[in-house]
Amino acid sequence: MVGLMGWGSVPVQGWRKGPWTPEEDKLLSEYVSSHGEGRWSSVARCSGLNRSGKSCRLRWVNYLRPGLKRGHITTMEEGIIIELHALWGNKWSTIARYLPGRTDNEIKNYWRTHFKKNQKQQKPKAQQPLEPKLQQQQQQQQEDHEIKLENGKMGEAQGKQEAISMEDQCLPVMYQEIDDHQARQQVASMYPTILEDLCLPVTYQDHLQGEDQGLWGGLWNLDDTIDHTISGGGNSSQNYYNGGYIF
DNA sequence: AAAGTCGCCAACCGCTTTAAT
DNA sequence: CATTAAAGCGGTTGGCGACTT
Repeated sequence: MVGLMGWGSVPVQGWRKGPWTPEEDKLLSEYVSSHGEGRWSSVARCSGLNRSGKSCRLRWVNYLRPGLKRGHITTMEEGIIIELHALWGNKWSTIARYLPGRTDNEIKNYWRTHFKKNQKQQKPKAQQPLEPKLQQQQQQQQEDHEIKLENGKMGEAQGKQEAISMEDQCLPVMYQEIDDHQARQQVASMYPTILEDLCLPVTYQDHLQGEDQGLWGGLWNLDDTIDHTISGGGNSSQNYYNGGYIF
C-alpha cells in the first residue's frame, strides 16, 4: 500500500510496518465488520492488507474498534487506574476491562507519563512493600477475580441483560460483598455509561463511602503522588473521591 | 527565530498463554 | 499428551508536536 517515509516503508518478511494509512484502516474496518474479530492472520491474508495479523489486531483493538473513547482520561478514570494499579500492578489489560472504551495501551501510556516518574521520585515510600498478609490477601482477591472473569466471559454481542449480570460476576470478591443497592442506583444515575459496561467504579465508590476503608486507605498511602496529582495536595482518599469526581 | 528538551502516543518486539490438531 | 500456530499481553522504541531556553 502507500509507501511511507522511514521505517514504514520497509517490509520485513513481506509485512508492512509503521503508521497505518486511512486506506488501511478502511480495509481493516470493512473486513472486521463483515467477518468479525478474531482470525487475525486470515484478516492479514484476505483483507488485502499487507500487515501481519498481530499488527491488524493491535490496530483494531487500540484504534479502530467501535466504542473507543479516545481523548483525555477523566479524573474519575484516573482514580480508577490508580486504584487498580495499586491492586494489580501492571496488569494493563485487566485494568482496561474496568475502563470501558479505554485500551490497555492507552492506560499504560497514561500511567507511564503521569505517574511513573513521580513514583520513582518518591521511591522510598511508594515502593514500600505491602504487608505480606495484605499482599497475600490482594493476590487471593485477584485470583478469585480472574476466575470469576473467566467464568463470566461472554461475547460482546450478547445483550445488555447479560452484561448487567456480568457486572456482578466481574467484581472482585470484596466488592461483591457490598450490596448497597440504593447507593449503586444513585451512582448509576450519575454514571450511566459506566454501569452499562460493567462497571467496577460504581462499587468502588459504594465501598469507599462505606465504613471499611482500611485496605483502601493503605493502598492510597502507596503513593503520595496520587494526592498531589489529583487533588492538588488533598490528604485522603475520601477527599479525593468526594472532591475529585463524585460530587 | 533557532536549537534543544520534554511529553505524549502509536506501533513494534518478544515472551507467555491458549486453542487446535 | 505433545506439538504448533494463533492470540494476547506488557515492555520498549521512535516520531512528532509543544514548550523552553
